[in-house]
Amino acid sequence: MKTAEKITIAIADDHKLFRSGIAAFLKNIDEVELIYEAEDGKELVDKVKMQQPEIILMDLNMPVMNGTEAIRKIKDLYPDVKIIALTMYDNEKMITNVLEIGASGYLLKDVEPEELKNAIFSTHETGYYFNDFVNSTLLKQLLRNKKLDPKFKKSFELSDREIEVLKLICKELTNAEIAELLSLSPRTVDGHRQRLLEKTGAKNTAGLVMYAFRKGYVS
Amino acid sequence: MKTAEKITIAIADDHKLFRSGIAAFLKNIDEVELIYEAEDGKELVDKVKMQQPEIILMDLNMPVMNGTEAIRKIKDLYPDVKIIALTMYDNEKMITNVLEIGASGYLLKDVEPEELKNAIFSTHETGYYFNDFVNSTLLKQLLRNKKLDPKFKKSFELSDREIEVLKLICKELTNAEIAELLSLSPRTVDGHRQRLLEKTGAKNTAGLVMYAFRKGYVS
DNA sequence: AATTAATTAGGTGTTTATACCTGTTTCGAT
DNA sequence: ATCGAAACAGGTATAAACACCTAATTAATT
Repeated sequence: MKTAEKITIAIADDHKLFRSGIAAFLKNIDEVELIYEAEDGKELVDKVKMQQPEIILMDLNMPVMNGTEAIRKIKDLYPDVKIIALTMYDNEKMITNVLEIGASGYLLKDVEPEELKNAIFSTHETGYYFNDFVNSTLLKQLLRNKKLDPKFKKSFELSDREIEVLKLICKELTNAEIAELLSLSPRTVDGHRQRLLEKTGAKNTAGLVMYAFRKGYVS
Repeated sequence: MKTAEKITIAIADDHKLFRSGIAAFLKNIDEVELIYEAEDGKELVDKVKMQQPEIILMDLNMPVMNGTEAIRKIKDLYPDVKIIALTMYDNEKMITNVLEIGASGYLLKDVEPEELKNAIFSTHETGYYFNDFVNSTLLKQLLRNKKLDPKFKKSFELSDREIEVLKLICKELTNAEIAELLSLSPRTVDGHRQRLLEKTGAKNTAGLVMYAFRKGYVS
């Protein structure tokens, strides 16, 4: 029997203890091998450039470079690397967003270890892993949008500028203050804010901040 | 050599993998023994009633009963049980609040394992553990309040009603909607909102939601 | 008995956010 | 070359939030 057939895995999470929790669990699974860990998206991307694992377990809320950005970058460079997203929150838009940009699965951090194991094997064999809760979310989206086109629907994806404005809103700045900071007209910021409300489905500022938090734009 | 002298420890955290990360780490320390884990505050309180550990490692953000409530309850029933708070966020008010209600230490979840070990031993021997970052926070508070009276200062503690209103604000309700829901005058809700802004130091709704998030009132 | 804090609620006014409308420019994709 | 999306920006209007004021009632504390 060869040992060379092990599934190579990398972890990206800014919490060392959480990483070691996963590491300890993976050590008990003969078929997999943890090849490295990373503390943030940037470190992960650097390491992936050196060596590509087959599967990445990626926290979505990280400093320096958050999970979604890291997924984009890695899938762009190495489309074959499978990525399983890990997050604290079961946000509907986040699920579709992350899957759309190329993640193979979406798990909550309070996942049962056994399910994590299933997710790894399923992703390795079939290329994806959708649990019931992700399936039901996708179904909901499907029913809502009728057509969920080939590349999914990405009307809810925030632009860079919108994200920038959103972050400043979370920092308690008013439109006028944001406008000055970014050298824009207050009317423009207002426009960005309108689109943020539309895209996120939030009703007001409170909703925007909640969204930003769950998305990991702020922490 | 006896093994009976081990420091008994309990963990409360809703993330199984994070718990097992800590558990794996504790296993490597001869002087401590993990006697049980809990998924939320309620489960922890129930278990503590059966058997009291010497030290509890407590996540502050948990469903069912959050960490601060659990600390209150446990310190009320068993003042000798030492509690080290674990959290994702380094919120100033949260630190003073948690220490005030009886926690022995405050650590961020991205703590180095070595520091966690120090915290456990220090707490066991001296009754508390303050790292630099907590110390500087307390110092700031001290300078700000001049007198940090025996029971600390609790002017920033939110009342039950205020917390109730805060949660509804996070649910994107307007003052008018909150008023109707709670059968109050919109003016009253406005008053609560004002005091929330004062106590939390937030400048606007966005700040209130951020505060609620970091405090663990919403997730 | 007196003080304090919490909860309730009113008045008044300003600032900010939200909801519509309109338009231009730029850029990349079909 | 046309299309659509993103960023930009103006107008106008209403709704909501924010600021600062006062004050009655109740419960708990000293």
